[in-house]
Amino acid sequence: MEHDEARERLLAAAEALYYARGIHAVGMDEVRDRAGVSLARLYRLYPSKAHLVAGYLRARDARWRARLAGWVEAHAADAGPRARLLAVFDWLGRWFAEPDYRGCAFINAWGEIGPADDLVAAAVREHKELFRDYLVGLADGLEQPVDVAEQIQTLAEGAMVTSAILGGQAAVRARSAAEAVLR
Amino acid sequence: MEHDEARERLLAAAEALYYARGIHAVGMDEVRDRAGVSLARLYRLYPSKAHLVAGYLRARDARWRARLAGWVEAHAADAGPRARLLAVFDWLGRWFAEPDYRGCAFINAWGEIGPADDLVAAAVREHKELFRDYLVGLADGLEQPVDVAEQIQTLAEGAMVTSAILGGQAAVRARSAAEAVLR
DNA sequence: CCGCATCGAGAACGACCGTTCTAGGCTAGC
DNA sequence: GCTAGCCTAGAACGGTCGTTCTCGATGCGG
Repeated sequence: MEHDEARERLLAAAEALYYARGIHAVGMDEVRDRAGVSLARLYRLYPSKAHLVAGYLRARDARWRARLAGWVEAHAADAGPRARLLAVFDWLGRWFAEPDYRGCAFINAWGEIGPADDLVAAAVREHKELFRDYLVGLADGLEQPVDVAEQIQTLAEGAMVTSAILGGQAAVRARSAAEAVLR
Repeated sequence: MEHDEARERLLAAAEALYYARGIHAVGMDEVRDRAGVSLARLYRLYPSKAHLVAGYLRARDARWRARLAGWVEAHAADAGPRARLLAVFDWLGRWFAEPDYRGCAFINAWGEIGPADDLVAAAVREHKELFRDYLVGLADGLEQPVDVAEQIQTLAEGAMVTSAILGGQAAVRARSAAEAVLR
């Protein structure tokens, strides 16, 4: 087995288990079993659980933002900034409706570990900053793109939380609020 | 020591420790030490850690909503629904600026435990529902109080998350967005 | 003053977790 | 074919956590 293949298998296993059940509820043995990788190799690739968790978060960040950007590209590529930003909430609605939706992995990780571990905290902060930067890019052309993007982000984060805890049509409500912000 | 006094001391200790450091990072022994209560009595009052956590969340919910309502009462009592709802964000800004602000205890608890424990999940959901109901009450007089209140809640939840992870003036941005929603 | 029930302090227990170690097997070069 | 080096599976270790147990102290009725 190649080193990169083992790394991919570990990240896939970590993502499936950590996102579904939480980080502290999943032990290293379980990740190793699912990935089919020896414990020694796991610790050679990720010298501690914090490293593995940070790797999981970074991998998920990349895939999450790629999925979001792909959707917006496909549905509002040549639209104006307002339509592009509203498309974000359409994608959120589809995400929330997935059967294995468990909220935002980064908000959850923050709640579990928070600033107690620097590696994990940095990965969470980076993800939220990159999300913000992406929204700022979508807002390009508006009068105050940064302010608008940060308000849109606040709505998106709130929708993720509300949808996870209370369910319901959180994305639709957030989209309505976003329309007001963008008017 | 009275039973009720022991209960109060336990809840105060649990709140201080759990909110500051997270739930799974604080053991029962530490709660017992800070509360000055015997372990036997702790388990007589709360037959498991989940019960204690749920008790902590319910106590915090009551105090949190009372503080919020007190502020709104004091600063926008006889104002209209728009001013009352905006006052919520002024209070959030003051809360976020407290030195020991660690985000929303309920969002954090959801991220840590989530639906894995029914007692905790129910306490979290109930808090968010009560917050929603309070906002619906503040929105009384608007055309669509429920829709507006839920959009305001989305902004508030997003502000709590963003403020905890990224810092900055999340409450101010959320307030600006709320002004747009309420226009 | 004695017997009894209650209670508190902390030891003890079993489970689990992150991490390291060990023993055995496979591979490759000579 | 043999040996040296790497890999794996899984045992082992130290620590921690939630929970229970032990045991001695204390208060009280007779």
